[in-house]
Amino acid sequence: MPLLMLKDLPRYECLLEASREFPELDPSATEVFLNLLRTGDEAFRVVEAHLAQHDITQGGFSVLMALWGQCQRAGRELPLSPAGLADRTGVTRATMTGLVDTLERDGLVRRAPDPTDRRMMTVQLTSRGERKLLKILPAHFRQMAWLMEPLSEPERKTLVRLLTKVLGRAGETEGRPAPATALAATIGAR
Amino acid sequence: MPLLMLKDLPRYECLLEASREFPELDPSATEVFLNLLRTGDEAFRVVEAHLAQHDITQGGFSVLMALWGQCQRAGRELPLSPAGLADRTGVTRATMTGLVDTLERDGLVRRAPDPTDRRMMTVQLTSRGERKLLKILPAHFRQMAWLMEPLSEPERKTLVRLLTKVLGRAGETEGRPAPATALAATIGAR
DNA sequence: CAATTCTCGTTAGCTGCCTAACTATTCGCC
DNA sequence: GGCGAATAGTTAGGCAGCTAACGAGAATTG
Repeated sequence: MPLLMLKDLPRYECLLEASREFPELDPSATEVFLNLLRTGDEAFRVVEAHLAQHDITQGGFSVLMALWGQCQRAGRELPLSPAGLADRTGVTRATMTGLVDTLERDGLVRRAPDPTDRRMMTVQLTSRGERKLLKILPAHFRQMAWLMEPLSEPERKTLVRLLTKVLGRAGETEGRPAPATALAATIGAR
Repeated sequence: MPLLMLKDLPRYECLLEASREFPELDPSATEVFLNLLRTGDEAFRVVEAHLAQHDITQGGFSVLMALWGQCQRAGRELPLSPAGLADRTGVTRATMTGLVDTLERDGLVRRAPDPTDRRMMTVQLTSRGERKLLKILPAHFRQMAWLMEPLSEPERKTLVRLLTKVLGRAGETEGRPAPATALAATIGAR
């Protein structure tokens, strides 16, 4: 998530001071938020850099993983539709078209028309794609393990628990704070 | 961070099972990693959606914040160079050129040549930019507070502490796991 | 059955982000 | 003082993400 976030996170005292000017500013909440985005971004960059060594992007890697997970689960060679891939990876279908284009160009994936529904396509991992994935995965796993090494096992459990709380809140569509303007509120009500 | 990550995080048992096939896979580390990226992404999307209501992107917002923070700290109207902005926001200078282009087009920021060094430019918040920022900030702060509401004050401290540990590890350039191929290792050694 | 409606995949056009190369200017050093 | 090295900003080209609009095909429904 190449997200533009302040690189040097503000110290807590600064947040505290700013909260005097802005009563809406919750210093501890802001601190957590900034740390969360910053850390997520940095972790992302670490694996992104590794994947780049194999000439593959995070997006492409996710598609390969989704396809491969599908294989593993259902015997063998079960292809997926672009729409299914988009849902699983949390990206729009238009974006998935581009990703599959790139992967197909590189020979890691194959497109074929669905025999039963002529609107649909199927996307399938090629053997080249599977080989590439198997070459990447060990180091990828090592990287994640290395990244989390500073955390003890109980700390990991705690971290997951707290993150899950935030994730649950982020997923709520109801009860969000007011979107600031009456116009936005009207439009935003979908 | 529009990052393509699996939307439905794998259950722990699946990770455990996969670790039998891949000894490098550390289930708890992987679980933390996936949760971190997913939660960071979701939190990012929440504020991004809010900023979009004000016709501004996360990138543009970060630039305005950096400029405004500069104002606050140093009396008044202290401009910053594009390079300084790039450093503060963790983006390349080429990217900053584009961001400032957009902000200048929208009249939120003004470029002027530096009088002492003709290579340099200065970027300054316009009054329109400052007004816009002040209009956005209250709801922005409310949003962060709302997002973190499920966490108690001690939980927030804990979360920040654990995230900081991971962030520190991610920042280490030494001792990363082997990049899988000798070629990559040679190149990666910069 | 015909007409509407829905779904799937793609295209077009925008933004943000990157790297690499380029220009202009300043700095360091002999 | 003049020449090479370093630095500031931009440009060019690429990828990934988005929305909106489209055409082809399937499903629903009168």
